[in-house]
Amino acid sequence: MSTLLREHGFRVTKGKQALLQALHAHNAPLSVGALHEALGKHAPNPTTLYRSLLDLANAGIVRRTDLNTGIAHFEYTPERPHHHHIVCTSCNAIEEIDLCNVGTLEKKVARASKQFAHIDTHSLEFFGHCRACAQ
Amino acid sequence: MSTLLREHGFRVTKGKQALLQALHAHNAPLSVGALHEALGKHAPNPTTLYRSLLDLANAGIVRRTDLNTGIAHFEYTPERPHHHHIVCTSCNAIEEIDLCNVGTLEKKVARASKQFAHIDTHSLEFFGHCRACAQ
DNA sequence: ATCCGTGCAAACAGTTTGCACACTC
DNA sequence: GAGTGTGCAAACTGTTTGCACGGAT
Repeated sequence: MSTLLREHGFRVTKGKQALLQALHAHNAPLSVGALHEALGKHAPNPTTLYRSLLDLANAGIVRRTDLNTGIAHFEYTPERPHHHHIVCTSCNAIEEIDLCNVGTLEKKVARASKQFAHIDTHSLEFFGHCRACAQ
Repeated sequence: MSTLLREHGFRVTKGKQALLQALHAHNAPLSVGALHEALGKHAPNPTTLYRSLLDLANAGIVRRTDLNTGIAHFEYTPERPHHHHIVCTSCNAIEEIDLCNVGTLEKKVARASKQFAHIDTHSLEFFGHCRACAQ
């Protein structure tokens, strides 16, 4: 974790280490609030969280997704293959999906587009109800 | 437009009519701010816009998408086949994509999921750079 | 010793809520 | 006339910015 930070030119601080550790452990998009809570006693100031997450996102170490909730979620990306999520529209539970065949569609779309020079990435989320909320 | 409102139990007011008209005309996800601006002189109070859009979204007449920007966007859905968008990560330009073969993937995902009872919908957005911003 | 990272306070933007009035039915 | 829709003001939440201090290199 520390080498990862160094490789990207970040200083190795307790805050960023703990933050990455927590994101890595949770293994799903986490809102800033939830992340702050998860860090508990050693949590950095929310301000610092936002700043760190922004930097880490620019470095490509974490990925931002809003999941159509209006609030930012972040997930740890290294060692993780490209994947997507199902979100429960009642309780906001999130499950990971390890399959993605959008790659070919992405190429097709890039070719069909008139206004766009190239496509860098995509986000695909499914929305439904988890078993607990389904009844 | 007025019959559409009536069908869903809404009263036919100038505000909602203008709002739907504008969304229909623009034909792409519009932020509340942009929508308010587009309505110009006759724009309802922003508060009313939020309330109306929420109601219309619950009725299925408009659809909310955040496009990972952190702010709510809405688009007019009747008469429009299911579709997706490409967003320019520099200037936020939006282009529509009329092809979507995610349906089969959605079924596959629903079957593979352990925690989820059913999937209602999905959102798929591509991110890249438009020709203007590419250089 | 240098300079990035952090904390605190305050500002900000988007969104929501309460209440009184206006307009649709 | 009854009751939903709207405007205005104020509250709220998530997020950003400024500045001074502390810690990593």
